[in-house]
Amino acid sequence: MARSSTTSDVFNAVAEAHRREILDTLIAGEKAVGTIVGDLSMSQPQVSKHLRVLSEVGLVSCRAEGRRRLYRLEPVRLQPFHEWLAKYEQAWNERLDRMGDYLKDLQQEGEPQ
Amino acid sequence: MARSSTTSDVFNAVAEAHRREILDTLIAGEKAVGTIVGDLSMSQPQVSKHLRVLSEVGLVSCRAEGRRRLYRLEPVRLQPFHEWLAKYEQAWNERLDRMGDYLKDLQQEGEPQ
DNA sequence: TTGACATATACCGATATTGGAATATATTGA
DNA sequence: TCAATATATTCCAATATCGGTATATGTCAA
Repeated sequence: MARSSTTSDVFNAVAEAHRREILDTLIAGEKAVGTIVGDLSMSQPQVSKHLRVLSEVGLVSCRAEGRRRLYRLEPVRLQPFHEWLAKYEQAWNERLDRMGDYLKDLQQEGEPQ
Repeated sequence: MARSSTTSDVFNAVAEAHRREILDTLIAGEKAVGTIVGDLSMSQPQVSKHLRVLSEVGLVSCRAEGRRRLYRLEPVRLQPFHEWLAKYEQAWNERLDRMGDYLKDLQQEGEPQ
């Protein structure tokens, strides 16, 4: 059989470097598609397609203004990442503690000299 | 032409749900491949292949013990995520502030009544 | 209504990725 | 040395994904 993953979750949406660039440029604030196309160097369809993916997972929202579409970051949707990372904080800290102990040991081995 | 992204960065490595499961199960501590295969329900080659990807981006490290390979989480390698998320913290907080102001406004509109 | 502008969509070819099955490569113990 | 165990690797088919080109859709202005 074949693959299982889809673009339809936040982790996949963010896995694409170009999509991360788009998110990055939106930190500055709401932008029209054309502005994004200008800021990054990507083709218009390319940007539109990536925006669609980002939009589907809720990472950006869209508002029409005349014939332009203004896209905006929805940082709240980054919560899954925060939650996911939080699970690893503990493991992380434990490793750092062990590292600290190790360094301390090294130091103590050196001192008696 | 074609695609540009590869599995060779942390974001892509983590984009796969199965790989996240593997990472999750390693929070408990070092585990042999067979143990992982047993804990999650994945085939042995499947696990080995995912471990390879995770290993290539440094999210796990490996240690041989007899004929078994013990894999261990390397939470330090999640730093790129932390850094990436940090950039959005500000936007996040601003949104929350605006939300707060909005709620305050709503409240004030109600009060005079 | 027509034409220009802004964006979205459809279609396509190239390529990446996944999982399965089979097999290769250790390593241990008899 | 040989069989058993543990893991990695190879080969394969199915399919997802990306970017490009062309085109559709929608909106404004004259």
